[in-house]
Amino acid sequence: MPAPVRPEFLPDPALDREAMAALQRDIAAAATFADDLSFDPASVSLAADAPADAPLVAGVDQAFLDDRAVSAVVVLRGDEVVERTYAVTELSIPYIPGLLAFREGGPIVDALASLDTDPDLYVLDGSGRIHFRQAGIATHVGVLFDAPAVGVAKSLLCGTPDEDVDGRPAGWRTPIRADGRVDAPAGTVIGHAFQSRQYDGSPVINPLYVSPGHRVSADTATALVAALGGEYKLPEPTRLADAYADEAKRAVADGE
DNA sequence: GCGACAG
DNA sequence: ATCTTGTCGC
Repeated sequence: MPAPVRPEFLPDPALDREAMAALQRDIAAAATFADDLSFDPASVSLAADAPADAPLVAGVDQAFLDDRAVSAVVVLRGDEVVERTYAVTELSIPYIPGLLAFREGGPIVDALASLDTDPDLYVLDGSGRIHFRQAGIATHVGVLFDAPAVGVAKSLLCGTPDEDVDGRPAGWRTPIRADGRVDAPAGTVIGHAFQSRQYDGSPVINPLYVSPGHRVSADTATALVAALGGEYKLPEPTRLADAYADEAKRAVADGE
């Protein structure tokens, strides 16, 4: 059901790197890194008693099989899985830091097109504004569909944390600011390092790197990820999509 | 030229 | 991302 609202921003893997970077600058210019939501972010939760009109949150993640991507989407309303789908798509370009959306964007568009529902919020595995040109995959997808989107990455692509991020307690967060590698005034807050989980002693858990994709501020993006956190490091939408992508990948694999 | 680099 | 056994601990 969701279809691109700005087809000119479809991630064409055939573009050369300069054209890809240029498109990303246009996407960043079209992105809104402030709250512009049709719902109250405080109404987003994993509550078991979510009202029937609570926001639909979609988690998106990919698994890989040879040169194909298995892109999975899990849609939640409160703690209920309303729908989940996946698409298998041929990959045409390798992973290149900064150009991830041109490798995985097509597969994601395919998977979203197969949904019956129309999510109010997208949570993507990867960065949003924490990107050299402020146009990571969460921003790319958010602007393409003109929908609220948040990026959740497990490692930092660029930018500088205000404080040392090691060994922090659950709930801790610190701003990530633009540095020389980011196309934004130095010091601009482009996201947060957010410690979603932490156990006592070892395995020391690293923080998540949360950033606005589109139509959300850095503060709201992190608040949403905190509200969508369950018993694990990753927020539920993304964790479930990750598991579903693996499941679908297995099904596809031992079906040929 | 050197370094840094989501998934 | 992916290739992979056992192992430590709640």
